[in-house]
Amino acid sequence: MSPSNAQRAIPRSVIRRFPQYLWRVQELRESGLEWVSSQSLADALGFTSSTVRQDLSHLDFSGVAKRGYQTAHLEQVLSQFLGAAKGRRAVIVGAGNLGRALAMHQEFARHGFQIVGLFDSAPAVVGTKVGPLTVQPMSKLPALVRSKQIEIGLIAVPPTAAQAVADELVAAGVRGLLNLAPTHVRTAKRLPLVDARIVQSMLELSCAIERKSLARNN
Amino acid sequence: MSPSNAQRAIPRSVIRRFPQYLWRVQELRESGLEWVSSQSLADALGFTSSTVRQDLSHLDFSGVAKRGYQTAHLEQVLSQFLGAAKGRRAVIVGAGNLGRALAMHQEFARHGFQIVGLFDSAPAVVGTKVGPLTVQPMSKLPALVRSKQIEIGLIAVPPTAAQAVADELVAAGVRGLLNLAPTHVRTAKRLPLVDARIVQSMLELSCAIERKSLARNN
DNA sequence: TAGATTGTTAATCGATTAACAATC
DNA sequence: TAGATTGTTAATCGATTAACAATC
Repeated sequence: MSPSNAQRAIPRSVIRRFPQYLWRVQELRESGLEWVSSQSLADALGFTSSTVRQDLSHLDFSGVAKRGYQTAHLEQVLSQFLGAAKGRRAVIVGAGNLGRALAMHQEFARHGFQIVGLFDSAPAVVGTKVGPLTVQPMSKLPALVRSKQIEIGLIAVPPTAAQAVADELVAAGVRGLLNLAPTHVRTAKRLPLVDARIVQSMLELSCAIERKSLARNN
Repeated sequence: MSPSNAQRAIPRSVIRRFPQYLWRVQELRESGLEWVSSQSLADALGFTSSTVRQDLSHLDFSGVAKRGYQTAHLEQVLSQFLGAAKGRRAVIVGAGNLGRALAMHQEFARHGFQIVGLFDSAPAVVGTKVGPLTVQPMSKLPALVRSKQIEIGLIAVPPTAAQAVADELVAAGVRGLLNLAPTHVRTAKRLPLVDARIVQSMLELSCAIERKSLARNN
């Protein structure tokens, strides 16, 4: 018995596009469209139709020749594959501007994530309210992760503290890390880690602008 | 006369690593190290030394055999190449949680970006204070972009509004866009656009966790 | 000098795109 | 049926890694 498609290794490049398919297909389904073609998805997202078909062929799911993909079905398959349908619980470490904003960020809840704790090591901010949450001291982290079965830790501290915070989160028992600090973080145990660095993106953009204006002046 | 290295097309994959080199080399220079090898940079950032040498060879800059790269010099070259040394000005559109947090985000100033305006279309938030800034109505956007020569527009609105905001920013005259909304945005004129999507990264992480636990149960 | 490390070429690896038979 | 669109194979393109001569 050969393994199903969904069990094979899927390139990371493909997985990174899945959220975009999911969002688009949600939009379409909500606006009443039942079917969508690879070409239409490609146009909306800036890919080629070939890429779309390749990507979706990794899922346990098939389109229909001449009609395309069923929006509701594709939405359900993608959502399940990404683990977005699960209501995953997360904590944020770092109650600075970014950490507090993420704690209130509507988009998380809308895509199946629940922020259930906000931690900081500075006594000055511990105890302050951020929306429905109260900032807790780091000493309370392990107990909360255990009792509420937290799966994800968000690192929203300054770069110098990021590695130590990552270690604490891993020790506490989270199963994956989202690093928002502009620094490289290592995890033992090959725990999944994804970097989401806003300032890095700003620099990439700055570079593109710079090079474009240099090119214009030549 | 052949064009200098810096004028050739540099792969985007390489450019995306430059900010990480910059940060690492800044750290090292600040802690007093004068030289760093490709191997040491690779270890710190999770690359191979081969990748590091390839990447840095795109810059107008050389290392020295047996010693490596001079931290202060590399920092200066990278910083200039990325346009980080310029104090670029940016505006944020969207004064929700994320927009307000970014307006106060220390890391921007630390890397050469200056947030000089915060805009929102909702009358209820216009006029409120966010740190040193006051939220302005969208009608004031074009004048500010022109008078202060704003180069970068940050899109921090809900996905449904993102394309319209992008169009307004482009019309106002910014030279690049950073999109934080979970949706695909198109720009006319091939204006540089970089996506920085936090929720997308969360889904990627969620997927990795999901697949790891599936693999464990097989 | 001997040994370490760069810069660069060539080889490998992976991702994207093109093409087209299968099919609804 | 004829035509549109999928799924998949093969070709292309690009990025990473390995290897090694040059060099300090």
